[in-house]
Amino acid sequence: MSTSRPRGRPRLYDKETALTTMQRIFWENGFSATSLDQISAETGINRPSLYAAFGSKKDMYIKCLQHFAEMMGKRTENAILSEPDLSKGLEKVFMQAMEIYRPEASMEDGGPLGCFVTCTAPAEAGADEEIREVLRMVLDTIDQSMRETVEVAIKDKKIQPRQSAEITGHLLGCLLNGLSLRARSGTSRKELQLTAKAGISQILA
Amino acid sequence: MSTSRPRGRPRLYDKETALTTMQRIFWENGFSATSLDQISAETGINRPSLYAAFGSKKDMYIKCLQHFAEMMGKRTENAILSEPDLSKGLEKVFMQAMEIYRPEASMEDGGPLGCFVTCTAPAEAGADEEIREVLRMVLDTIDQSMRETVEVAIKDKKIQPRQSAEITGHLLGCLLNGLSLRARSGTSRKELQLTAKAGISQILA
DNA sequence: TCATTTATGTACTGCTTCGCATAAAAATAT
DNA sequence: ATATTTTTATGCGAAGCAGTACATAAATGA
Repeated sequence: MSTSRPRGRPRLYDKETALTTMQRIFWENGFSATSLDQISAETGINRPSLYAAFGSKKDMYIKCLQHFAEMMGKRTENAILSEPDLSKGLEKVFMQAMEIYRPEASMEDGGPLGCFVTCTAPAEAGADEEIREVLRMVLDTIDQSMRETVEVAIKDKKIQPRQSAEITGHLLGCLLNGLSLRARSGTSRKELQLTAKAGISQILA
Repeated sequence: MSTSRPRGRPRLYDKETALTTMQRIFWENGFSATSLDQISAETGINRPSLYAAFGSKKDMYIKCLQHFAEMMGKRTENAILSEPDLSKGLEKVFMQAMEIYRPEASMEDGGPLGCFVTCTAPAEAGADEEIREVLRMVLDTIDQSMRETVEVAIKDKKIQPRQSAEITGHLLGCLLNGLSLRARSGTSRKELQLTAKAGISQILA
């Protein structure tokens, strides 16, 4: 049976919880400035156990990147599906993103600022081909989902953007990346939301 | 006299050259993944001399960030001043930036990818308030210069954007940031240029 | 010539880092 | 009960790190 417990000693920790915790640490400090001792301390898992479960430090980081990207992808899909109007749907996607990028109106606490992937991976991507590849894939996925959404709306005669669906997807992706960066630098959520709405309306028309 | 040589033993190296070299190293590897031994080796300057001239590792990094930002600022100003037409001027600004962000058509060599500031500082900005402050300032300067350029064009009746000059500045800034990120991930210069041109025309109309 | 000033070179310190080797513990299978 | 399997715990080890002390070198001022 798939529900029968596995053979050896059971884990003391939950893998998903551990992943979320180490994601938060990488998110705040970046890859290189994060130590495994820190992760070990905050998850309560010894380093050998971390290695056994997640591999090397870089393996852990990449798993966290993918974990984050999947979460954002699901949220985006849900937001789009819940709103028949493209413009409203996109606004919802961006508003949700801003809630994550800029957790609290007042800074300090509430989680790290900005997008985990676009704020921490680029620093490593210059020298590490594998991380650059992950970054490329994540950016591509964002643009593609934007593009597909736009394509559907065009086909349904909901909008008539002046640029192609592909370009429009890139522009929306760039806007999201720019907002992430500004969130990281401390721009307030309110201002990010304002820029997001204006940007969406400007890009779609 | 200001041209008279200073009192003690003269430096064996050129400060500006050294700064450019360490900027390239930080640009490629990010702050935390760069070691002073690496900087010492590639500049040919011993660590004690580095400390004497530039301060701590973080001091060096911040000096490099400002060095880069000043260079980009001057290039932008020149490009704007050399083109009376706003749209052409902005295109020139972006094309120049893409030459730096994506040095060669074929990857490998020709310098690190993406914008030095927006690709390396965000990783540290999560935990380091001082670096976050520098990042915020650089982003603000970009947006402000875009905004001022747009304001002049509006006053001269050259354009009539649907958004305010302030918002338009933010949108152009976000576009530039997004392009920097994509350059870092390996997107070709040609594709970046295409997106840049489409984005400018979309944002200004 | 000799003191003063600045830069260089060597070497060191104290600390942190990642990854692993080894043994103990906790579960199941037979 | 005993063997097997998996996780946990301790702790090592070799390397790398940032920053500095100290002696030496190269210039100027008087």
